[in-house]
Amino acid sequence: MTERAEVSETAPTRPPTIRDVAREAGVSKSLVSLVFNGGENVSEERRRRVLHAAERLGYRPNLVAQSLSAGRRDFVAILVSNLHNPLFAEIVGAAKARLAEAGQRTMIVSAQVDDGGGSSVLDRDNIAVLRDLRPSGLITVGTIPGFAELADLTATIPTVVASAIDATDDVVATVRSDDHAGLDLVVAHLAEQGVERLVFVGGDGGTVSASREAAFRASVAARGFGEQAWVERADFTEAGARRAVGRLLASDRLPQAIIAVNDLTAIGVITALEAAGVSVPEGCRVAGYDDTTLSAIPRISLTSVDPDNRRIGRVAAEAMLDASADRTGVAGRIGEVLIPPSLVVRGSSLAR
Amino acid sequence: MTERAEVSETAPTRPPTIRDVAREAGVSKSLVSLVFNGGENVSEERRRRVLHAAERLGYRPNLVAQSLSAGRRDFVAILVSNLHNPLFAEIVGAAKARLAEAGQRTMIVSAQVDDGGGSSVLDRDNIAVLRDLRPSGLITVGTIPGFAELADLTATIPTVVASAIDATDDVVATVRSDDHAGLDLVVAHLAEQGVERLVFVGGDGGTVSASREAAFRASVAARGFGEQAWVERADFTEAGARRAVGRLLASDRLPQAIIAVNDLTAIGVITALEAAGVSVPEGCRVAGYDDTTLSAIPRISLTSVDPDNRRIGRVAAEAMLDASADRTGVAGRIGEVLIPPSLVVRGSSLAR
DNA sequence: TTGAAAGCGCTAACAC
DNA sequence: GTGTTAGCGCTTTCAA
Repeated sequence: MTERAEVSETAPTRPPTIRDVAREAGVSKSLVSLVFNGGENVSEERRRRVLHAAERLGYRPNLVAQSLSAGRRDFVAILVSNLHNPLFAEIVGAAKARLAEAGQRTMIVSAQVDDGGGSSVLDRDNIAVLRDLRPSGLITVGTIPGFAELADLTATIPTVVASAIDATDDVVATVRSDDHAGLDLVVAHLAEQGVERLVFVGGDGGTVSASREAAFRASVAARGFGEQAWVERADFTEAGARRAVGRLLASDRLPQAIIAVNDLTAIGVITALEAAGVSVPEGCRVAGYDDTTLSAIPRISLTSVDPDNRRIGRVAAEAMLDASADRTGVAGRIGEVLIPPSLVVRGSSLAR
Repeated sequence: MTERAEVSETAPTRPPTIRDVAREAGVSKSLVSLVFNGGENVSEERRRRVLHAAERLGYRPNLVAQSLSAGRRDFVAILVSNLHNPLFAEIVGAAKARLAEAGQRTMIVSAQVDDGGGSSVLDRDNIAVLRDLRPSGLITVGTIPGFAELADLTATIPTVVASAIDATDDVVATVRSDDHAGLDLVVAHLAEQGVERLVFVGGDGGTVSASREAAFRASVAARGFGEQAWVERADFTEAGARRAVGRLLASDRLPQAIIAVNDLTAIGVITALEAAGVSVPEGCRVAGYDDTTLSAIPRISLTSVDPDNRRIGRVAAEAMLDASADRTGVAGRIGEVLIPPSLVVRGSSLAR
């Protein structure tokens, strides 16, 4: 209750506003605004005065006020699907770096959180704030559960989807790994190793998984595997992988190699195989997808497809930049950009 | 340039404002505001009218405007140090869930990004927006490089630090793993296994690392290891771990067990040992800290200290809640809250 | 070139 | 109980 009548010391007063700067510089608010927005028609002298005043006061424009006033602000929002997957961190980093090069501000927010239990749900709070902040563009990274709920955003600003297939009609571009190329790389590698019976574990749990399954089928068909290649359904979890392997073991139809939908699933496959006494790669070869840091650990040494995440991030950023530059109204729909992956061969697929 | 003179179809008009709702409901702006902020003194009938109008129009309060107008908004910001570490995702999830239980909104933003290369830097854009959004509280998760730069935030709103020791004077509470208890758990376990020569790998690269080193020293001193226990400096990276092990091997002073500052370092230790022909655990036992998902992978099977991250997150949230409730001005400085860890024993520390 | 004034969507006194 | 009136910090016509 005790009002401090006098500012006793260097009291933490509230940050200086544009008005403070105007007063200090002896000009009007609008001139200050002009200076800070790169206005051309400002005399050198006044510009100097304003800049000095701002410096002295430690003034920084309030982004929230800007956003409210201008109706939109010049920054692109990067929405990461979840914090668990280090894969996405790479993409985000690369995208942000590329945008920064072009002088674009960014804001990174997460789209999902654990719901206290284990599973993830859309973080509506975050999305709401983001919407109200009126970013000038949106890049989503990874599959986002309630993508449709972003409709008011995607409909009004250029949107680029990275490393997912969430795209609705108004998405400017989707940048993702070329799953067909990736799976063909693995299949070819295994075929070269003399593998003739081949299984894909995955396919459930999302569009990416489905896409990789289709890619697998196409590749083995093209290479004439026929009945000797099939799919054992599983989601992205380790448990799913274990069940799939369990089915293979039970039916006595163990293939010579298993390709998993991603690295985590691959680990599950290896674990299940070894628990059943089948050693990897001797008893059965295994390969994954994503080339996460996991696979490089010597004890794991997992052959995996490297999607080139940094490039995905960079290209997504560039698509964003293009779309923003293209102020013709009809932002050019770039469509899908498939980034060519490469294969990283490690112990899990090589016969000793 | 062609201005669409007439709204052709269900054109994506701009979102309804409080004014639209007021008009639709036939009341004033302020009444609408009152209704949406749980005002008591509103007649049932008007409240209904307002709510219905809002519903019809699809009105949602603009958080940015709220924030600007009210001077602060009722949400706590959760600042995650980096997206790479899944560990932090657990803490964030738990904190958010606890806050949600208490009816607190949250906003999760990342504090760092890759700078295009590999290393992380403070994401100033994100911090700036956050500051301007005027959150009612701040929870930081993990060590944040330029923590000092958050001064204007930490000075004005209650701040809780989770899983780090960044604390400046104005931090309300620091919630982290009890490193002393954790390391003593490992040391005790190894001693029980008959280990007499013991090394700690870590100590460089941050306050947490230093704290764990001190904890190790205290534990081995208390247990009378004397000259038989020492520290081999290394940072958090795998490479650092390899160098440390290299020194041990070169000096021919290989201990019977190595405790690493965290799981990643432990993996580096295992890799280096096995590359040199020393098998784990037979030739040398190894243990880590953090109990990340890595350690549970059977091929790794790393004994590790589980810091109970979900509890860290929950307690941090509760400290925040307490601090916010405590509107006496002098927010009670809770100080440090140490969460008791537990030991998860796996193959890497057990003689076969 | 510069300034005055209106307003972005909302909250918060203060009246009625 | 409910409406009126000022702003929050900034951008943006529109005049001067």
